[in-house]
Amino acid sequence: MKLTSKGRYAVMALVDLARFDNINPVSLRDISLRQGISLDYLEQIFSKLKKNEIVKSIRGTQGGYVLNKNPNDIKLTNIFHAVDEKVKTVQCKKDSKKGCNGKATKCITHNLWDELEIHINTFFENKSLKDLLNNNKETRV
Amino acid sequence: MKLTSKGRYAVMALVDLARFDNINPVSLRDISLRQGISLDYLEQIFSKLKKNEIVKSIRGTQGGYVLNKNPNDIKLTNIFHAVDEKVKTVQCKKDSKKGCNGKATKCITHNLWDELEIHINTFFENKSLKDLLNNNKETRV
DNA sequence: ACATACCTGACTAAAATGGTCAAGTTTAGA
DNA sequence: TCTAAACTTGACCATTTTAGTCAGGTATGT
Repeated sequence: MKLTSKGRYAVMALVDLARFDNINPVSLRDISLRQGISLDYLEQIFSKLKKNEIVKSIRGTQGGYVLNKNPNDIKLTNIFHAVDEKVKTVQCKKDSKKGCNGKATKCITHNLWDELEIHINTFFENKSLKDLLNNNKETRV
Repeated sequence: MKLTSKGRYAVMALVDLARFDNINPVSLRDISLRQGISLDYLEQIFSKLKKNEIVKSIRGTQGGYVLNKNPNDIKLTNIFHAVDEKVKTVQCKKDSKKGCNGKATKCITHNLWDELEIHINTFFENKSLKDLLNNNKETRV
């Protein structure tokens, strides 16, 4: 399973973006400064977010990024998927060749990991950007 | 977050062990062959499982490992903890110095990761070796 | 005594992580 | 029209983690 800085940064940046994009697009430079994330790294992340139509970009001076959807419609699962942050617990499925340690049958813990995957994904699917925004009203920076 | 082969192997090996240790201790060699896990790697893993009193070892010929507890009392959370498979989603807490990207305040997604951690750990705490054994009766290898 | 099996620690190739660097292209505004 | 701000793309890289291997032990049932 992977769940690393990239995923965290993506969520942090999007929360930041959701807060400030009311009128103007938000530049990565601003997000970088506010959230303490490397600008170059943010660019990589936003490139993926754009490909997955989570944000839109506006080029040129005064340009920046804008959310492409309602914060309520951006689920965490979408974000993680966009930045390749996979909640994968088993490799068994992908290539049938060496599936489950090369055995023909499912490995004995196969069902477990499937269950876990569902458990975690459920959490992500029920959590939207909107939820995070509300969650932070009281502890506003 | 980390959840890698080491954790998977540990669970697989323990399920295997739980199945076969009715009379005699089970050698790592047997587990290695049945589960397709490197013997040397298994030894590293079992060293940790032993330190955490999840298994007992019997040396010498016909030796091997035996569960140290009832399968019902061995929760997944114990296993993962034993092999250092931490479900950590934030580094913010540990060192107060560079907590949450060096800011004094909690990062805006802090609560989220806390929630997620609890969500996953709950899953692991409610799952025992016994559950996995039952789960596999029908699809016995 | 000797084969089996546990025990320990050092070592390592390959992959992932968390970036940096360089060289663009686009466009608003002076 | 010039220019600076901002997006865009792709190559590159140091460090850490992963998933082991290897080499030597030590203990013990037969």
